[in-house]
Amino acid sequence: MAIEKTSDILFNTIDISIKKYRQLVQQSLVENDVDVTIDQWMVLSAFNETPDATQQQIANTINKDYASVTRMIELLVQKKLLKRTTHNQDRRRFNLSITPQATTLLKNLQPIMKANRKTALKGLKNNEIDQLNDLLNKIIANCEA
Amino acid sequence: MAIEKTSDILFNTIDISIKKYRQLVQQSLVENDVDVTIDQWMVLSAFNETPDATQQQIANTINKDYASVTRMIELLVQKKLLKRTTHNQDRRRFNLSITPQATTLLKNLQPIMKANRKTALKGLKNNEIDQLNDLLNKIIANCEA
DNA sequence: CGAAACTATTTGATGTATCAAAGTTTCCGT
DNA sequence: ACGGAAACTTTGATACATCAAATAGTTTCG
Repeated sequence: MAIEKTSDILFNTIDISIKKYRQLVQQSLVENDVDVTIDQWMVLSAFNETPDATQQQIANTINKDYASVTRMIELLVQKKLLKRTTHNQDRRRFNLSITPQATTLLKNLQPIMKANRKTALKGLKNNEIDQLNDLLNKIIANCEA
Repeated sequence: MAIEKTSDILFNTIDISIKKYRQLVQQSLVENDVDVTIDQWMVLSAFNETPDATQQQIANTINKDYASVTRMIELLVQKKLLKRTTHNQDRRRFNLSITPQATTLLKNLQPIMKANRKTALKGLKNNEIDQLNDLLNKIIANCEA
């Protein structure tokens, strides 16, 4: 049956779509001589929006493993895009703040990222985007149950 | 605007949905004491359907990098699920064939994988699944353009 | 107070993603 | 037959995914 077949390949389609989008974004970063990965950008972006977040909160925001976040932060500190200082109230954690350099970077990337989304969603109606989001959220809920 | 926001998070939603689905599948593999990863299963499955395929064809079928496929095949050979013999016609490549053990594995996994898809798609109508597929394919096309 | 439970983070191990470069082997045009 | 283009695959390097276990600091409560 046709629908059987579509179900079979749907997850493949989802997989490809996110890969292609990541490629598109990564390509735009390279073209603009930005030496961060998409994932690193996500970390920076999350810290920008919630400056006093713990690493776990960041990880949850961008849907990544704590371990991955730890390692990405390490790279961002090396790149001088994040600054790590001791946390007075809780010595298990650190104060992590984005550097002025990172602030500039984020500002420059904002229109680029917006353009990427626009490119990827060209021709899709608003209600289709909403629908896509809703259906995927159903799948997510199903997988978590 | 609401739609702006939805666009912003859509790719996040896509990302999460594929991750959750992979978790669901991986979990089912562990529960059934199957010592292969989803990706390794995809490779085996592809070889099963196209026994005389080149590695590149396999890679294209499952949408993975040639390099990744090379390494996954190496692991599958170690696990005795794939057999590698020299190719008489073309010495650049190998004859890769799934072992009887792999055939059994694939047969056992078939209902499990089907159940996983059913679980993940519970409550979605056939036309919604089709729609999802179509919309994602549009995004893929946009990213490739 | 002090042990147990909990929280935040790191580390280790294994696997995949991605791009670039290299290694072979085959094919094709002259 | 020869040289270069093309094809199939591997290797290297770096980064992220995932799960489990280890660290280290904090809180709770008897």
